[in-house]
Amino acid sequence: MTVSSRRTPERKRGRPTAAERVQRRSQILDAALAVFLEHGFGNTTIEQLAQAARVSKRTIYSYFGDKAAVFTEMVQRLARGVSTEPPPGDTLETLATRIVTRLHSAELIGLHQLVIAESSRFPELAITLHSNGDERHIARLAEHLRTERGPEAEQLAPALFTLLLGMPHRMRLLGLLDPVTPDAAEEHARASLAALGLTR
Amino acid sequence: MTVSSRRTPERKRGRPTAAERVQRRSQILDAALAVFLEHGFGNTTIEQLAQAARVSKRTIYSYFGDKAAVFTEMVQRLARGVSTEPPPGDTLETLATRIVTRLHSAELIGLHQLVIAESSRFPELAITLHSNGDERHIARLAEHLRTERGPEAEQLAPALFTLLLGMPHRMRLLGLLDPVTPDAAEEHARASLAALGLTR
DNA sequence: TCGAAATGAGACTGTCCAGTATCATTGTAT
DNA sequence: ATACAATGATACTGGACAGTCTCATTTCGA
Repeated sequence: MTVSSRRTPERKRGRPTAAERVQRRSQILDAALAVFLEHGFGNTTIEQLAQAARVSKRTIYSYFGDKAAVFTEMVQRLARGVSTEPPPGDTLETLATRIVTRLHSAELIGLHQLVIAESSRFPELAITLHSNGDERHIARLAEHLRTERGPEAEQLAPALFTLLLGMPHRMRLLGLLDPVTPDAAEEHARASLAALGLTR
Repeated sequence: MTVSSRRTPERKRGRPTAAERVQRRSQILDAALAVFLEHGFGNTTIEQLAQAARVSKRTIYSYFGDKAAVFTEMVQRLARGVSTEPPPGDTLETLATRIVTRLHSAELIGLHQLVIAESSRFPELAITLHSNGDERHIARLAEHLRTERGPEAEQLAPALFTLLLGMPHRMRLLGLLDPVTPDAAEEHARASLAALGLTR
């Protein structure tokens, strides 16, 4: 009975290797994403972040300084990753469908909820999210519209983007809807294009 | 120097008249709206609510029980009031303009930010807001579309509503935009109708 | 007139938590 | 081999705040 009562599987102690250190920051941010999405910024404690990342409070403070810094870095990393996927060779229709799917994903909806909730405390995050997300999506739509539907169609890009969000997105922000299925996303994209008279 | 050092103008003490009691609940909710809009639910203290309503903590507890109850009552009262204004005799264009103006107002944007932020803790508020707000607006748009643009146009109501929100609404939720001017609202409404081919 | 209702003022309690400090421990880097 | 960097575990501190309680005050209502 000397060694029996181990509660939690203890975390590795001591100085980590250089490789481990590199990995660590991102490991903490990954965990932070999950926890913040579940509890929101205000209701998340550093201790929760530490446990989720299998790391001690101390390490989080030494890497990030405070809770706000973890949050901003987490959001900014995710926002940057929003549009890293270059379009392979897709048409306006498939691009539209991908945008619908992406923007209704649990991850992006949660991210928006977080940033909206904290927009007065962290205004720069809202800017980052908008520049790296919406604006790039609209720019891509504009390009496809121009090349596939003619130069006049380009100006419809913001309206098309808005329609791709649509009521489902609004309801998802309010927590009133589950993620859309791929089929529904494709159907919604088609209907949006049709509403603007953009069908071939 | 006996009576000199009054800090805050003291609130009236003692048992209130019947009339005062009636007025009191609504007075507290009015104050709560302002404070919650400014600080959010989590960062608002009961003491702040009390001071804003010129009432003591004790009174708030005796009227509402706890902070969450103040919040839910405040939101529900406001949501109910969202669509109390019956349309006088207006056209699709003026209805659309009014919707744009209303939905971009500081009050409704703030309310949405609050409800989105707290949607997991208070899911019923999201439902209330959606039913009393969006759904009624869409229903009215549908009616005008049917009578003014023909029966086929009715199905465009959700798309039209979405366009009336548009990017400006999204940006306002993120705190990236100031309220729209009346002129801009009218212009935006016109453009939305045009995009769907709904101009006469 | 007078008891009791309703309140203001504010002290008090218990809890939660951010952030810091301490000490032991592990392993890196040299 | 060994100094020390980085960490885990955990205790601690200070502040904030929800909710309760006490006591004095005012005024209602009978």
